[in-house]
Amino acid sequence: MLENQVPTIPESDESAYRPQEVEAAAQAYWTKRRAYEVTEDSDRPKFYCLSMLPYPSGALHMGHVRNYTIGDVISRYQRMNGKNVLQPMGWDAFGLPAENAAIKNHTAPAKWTYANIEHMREQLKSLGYAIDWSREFATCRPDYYRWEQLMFTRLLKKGMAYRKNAVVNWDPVDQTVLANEQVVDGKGWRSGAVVEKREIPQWFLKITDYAQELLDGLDTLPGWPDAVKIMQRNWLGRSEGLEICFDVNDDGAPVEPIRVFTTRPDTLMGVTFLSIAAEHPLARLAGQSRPVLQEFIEELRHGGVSEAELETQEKRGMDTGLRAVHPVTGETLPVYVANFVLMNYGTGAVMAVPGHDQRDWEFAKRYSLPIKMVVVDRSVLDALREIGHDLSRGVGADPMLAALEGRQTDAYDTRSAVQVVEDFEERVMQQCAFTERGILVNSGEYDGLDFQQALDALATRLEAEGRGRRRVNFRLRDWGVSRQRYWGCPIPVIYCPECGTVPVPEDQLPVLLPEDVAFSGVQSPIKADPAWRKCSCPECGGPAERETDTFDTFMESSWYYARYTSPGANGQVDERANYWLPVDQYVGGIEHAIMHLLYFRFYHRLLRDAGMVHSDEPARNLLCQGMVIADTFYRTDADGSKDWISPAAVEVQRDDKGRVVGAMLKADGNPVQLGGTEKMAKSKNNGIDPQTMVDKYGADTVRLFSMFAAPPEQSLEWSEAGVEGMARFLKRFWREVTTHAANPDHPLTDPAALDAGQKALRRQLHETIKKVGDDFGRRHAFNTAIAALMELLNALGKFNDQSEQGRAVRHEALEAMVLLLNPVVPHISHALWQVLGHAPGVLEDQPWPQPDPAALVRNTATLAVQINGKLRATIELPVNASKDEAEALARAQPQVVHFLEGMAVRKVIVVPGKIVNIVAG
RNA sequence: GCCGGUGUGGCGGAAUGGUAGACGCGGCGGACUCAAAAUCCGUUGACAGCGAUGUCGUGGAGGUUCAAGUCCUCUCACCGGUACCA
Repeated sequence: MLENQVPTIPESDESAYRPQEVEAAAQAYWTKRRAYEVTEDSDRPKFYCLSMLPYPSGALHMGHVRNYTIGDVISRYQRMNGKNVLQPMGWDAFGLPAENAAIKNHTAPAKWTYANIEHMREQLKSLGYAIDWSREFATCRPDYYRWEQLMFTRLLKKGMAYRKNAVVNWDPVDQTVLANEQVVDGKGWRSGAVVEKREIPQWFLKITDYAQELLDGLDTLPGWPDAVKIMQRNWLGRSEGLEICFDVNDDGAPVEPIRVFTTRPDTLMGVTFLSIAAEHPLARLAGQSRPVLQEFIEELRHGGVSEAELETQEKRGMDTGLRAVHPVTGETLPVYVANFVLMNYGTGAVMAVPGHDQRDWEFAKRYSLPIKMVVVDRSVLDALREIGHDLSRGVGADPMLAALEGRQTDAYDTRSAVQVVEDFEERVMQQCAFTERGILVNSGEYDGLDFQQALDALATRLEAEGRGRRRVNFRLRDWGVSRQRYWGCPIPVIYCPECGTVPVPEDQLPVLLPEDVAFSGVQSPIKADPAWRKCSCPECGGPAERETDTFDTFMESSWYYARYTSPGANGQVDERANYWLPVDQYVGGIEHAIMHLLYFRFYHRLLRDAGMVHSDEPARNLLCQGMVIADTFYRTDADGSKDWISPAAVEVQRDDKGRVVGAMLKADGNPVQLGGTEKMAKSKNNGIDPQTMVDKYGADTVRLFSMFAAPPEQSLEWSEAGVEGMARFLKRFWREVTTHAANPDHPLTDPAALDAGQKALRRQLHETIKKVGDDFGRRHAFNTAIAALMELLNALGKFNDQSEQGRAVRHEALEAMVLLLNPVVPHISHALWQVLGHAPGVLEDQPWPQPDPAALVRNTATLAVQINGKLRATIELPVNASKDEAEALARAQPQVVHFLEGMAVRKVIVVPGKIVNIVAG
């Protein structure tokens, strides 16, 4: 047997595309020239392009690559359009994962975090982003967080920060507070114990003071996606209605009244009971004397506090024994504890109108509580009028059917009107609540009123009696910023037995978080360390204790954008902030649509009201990119659990039509199961390491694929075959440019003298220039811009014209392509620009190509010819042809004549330059 | 549960009410090669037809329009968020 031949090394090709060399050279050049460091003193208009800062989780993932490539493309494009572009980078360095990693790896969270930052910075650099690294910071450093501590103490003095009790997840075994993420199916993720709700004192910022402004501000943001604005609007949840007071007695003895807020005061006469949260003070009071109720309330303490968990629970309740008095009728109403009433929303109590609220309806059915119909729709109202029912007379609290008695055997049409009323009442009593607005019935003096009239009448009455008032309510709650964790910014507050709560004086800031600690995970090292806690009161000098909670990490990510503008400032920001802000383009994941982006908008207003910035909104334009997903593969173990296999270790198998029919593990050649396409995650082992891809194909190829495979807002499916396609494109581009440059070029002297083929190519070039500019600058449709450039390269490949003019047109096209591709693949562009005979330079300082209007001129247009909306032919005619000419030519087409045989033409629609539609039958 | 989004060939996607499937991947055929890889050329929605061509086709059901992937109503599936993951 012959030995396998050693593959012959291909003769060294001087002109081959070697991404590693190209990229190293470009990056070295940029670093040496400090090409992307910027200052504010510039004549050019500024452009602040910001990508959401990464959490230093350990290694860059594809989501980062996608996010930062989008930001980089926009940054480079804007700079080529003459802007002074700032693109910064930093680290959102506090957070829960560091604590988890610390437990797992027996290291300190700080050490783990700093090591991750070092590694990830190198990875980011290998991707060649045009970042001003001189502004980099990590939020876990005292010279960053000291300023948010300062801001907090000032907010505390202004009354914008306050402390109150709030509910948390409590793990009774580990004796610790759990994040919602750490509660799985109502149980602690480590201990497995059923989680309990527990109230502890926590710090809050009064974001609700800004609720109206945050709502109104959305209308000033045309550059934000509608989906984000709608979600924020719904989250803020402004509603108008009445706050109503119900007197309450406990076995006849009066107790604290119950306040409820309702957006449907028109249904007040339909209230048949009240529901209160388990944490409501009256529920506790009632529980004290009623063991069964107390037990029920205890039971409701089981489980986590997340809204998703609470809202999907089975609706349960229990009579408290308390009795409320209806403020209008004086009727006695039972008061129930109900698990769907949230103490932290509104007043923790709701009036129940089962006839007109679906949740109340279901609750009433379950606990056999009365249902009262007090609002009817237009058809029922008409039916009532037909019967002769005089709404102004009122039907009082009597059931409506009783009021109709004796009329049911009347004439047929009256009978049917009665039927309408009966059917409606039957529906409300038996099927579901009627939740639309309508006209009041069974409401005594309010019968016949519509929603607004009823609201006005009841508001006037209740306000006069002191039992209610008109109110605007927001769903938004104040921002709880306390976390019972170690790896966060210490809350700068001291508790003194004599002076109470005292903010740490400004000259004693920052309150430092010790970094060199042993961390077991059971308790925060600063909570466990009495020495850290102990201090003297800044006011009386007596012994006092520090707050040991730390800030929510959203606190750091709410103002980092401002800090980038003012590196080294002796203050949270300085005057430079007003040069750069607001951010011109913000880029980040859609998962931040509500919380981060709302805190971000709120904090900007705090900075504004502290006089530090002069704008109202932090970012003009927002782009939310989709997730990065990949195929999953698995094998089922003997015990039935799934063993996830990395896509990199698998080869897919296809049938003869190219459909995927299976997959096998490369290592053993045996089949594996297809698990579908999912978000890249450790749990499914389907993450693709960007570094591996960069090492294998080069950063430009990875960047190009990230931008080509999907529009930025949609999810992007990683496909190594697709990546190879991008590598092929860059290789062809390289070859096209180097081959062309081997011959001396010729300037294009007279574009008008070109032949038809040359003109056609030049037109395509300038159409591409126009499209790419629009796609990059306005639409952010990077994928279609790249597709247009691929088409142009395909056309160049077929353009074999070696005449002087032909080479001149090709030269113009290749030069433009290098510049147009530069934002996406800056390294290869940097190299090819020199191949085309230019001195090395920062390509972003080259002007962005502009289309030549003369090259875009077309003489003829192709129109589609439709018959009844279906395409039957196409016609070619001069662009300035009249509608009549277009119609005549269309009707002369053989296909058209054939199809119209035996049909009468009813109408012809001509859209010049686009379509002729003949309507016939 | 509630709020928001998405759904188009074998796959990723294109089409800003006006010729559905650009571009890329995959497949098929060919060139080059002793051979393979790489590269290049051609072809590729389904069905019927030798073909010209025809019919069908954008998750499902209705509707508006001369014209609907695109607008409206309902519905299904999946994804994101749901206040302590970031």
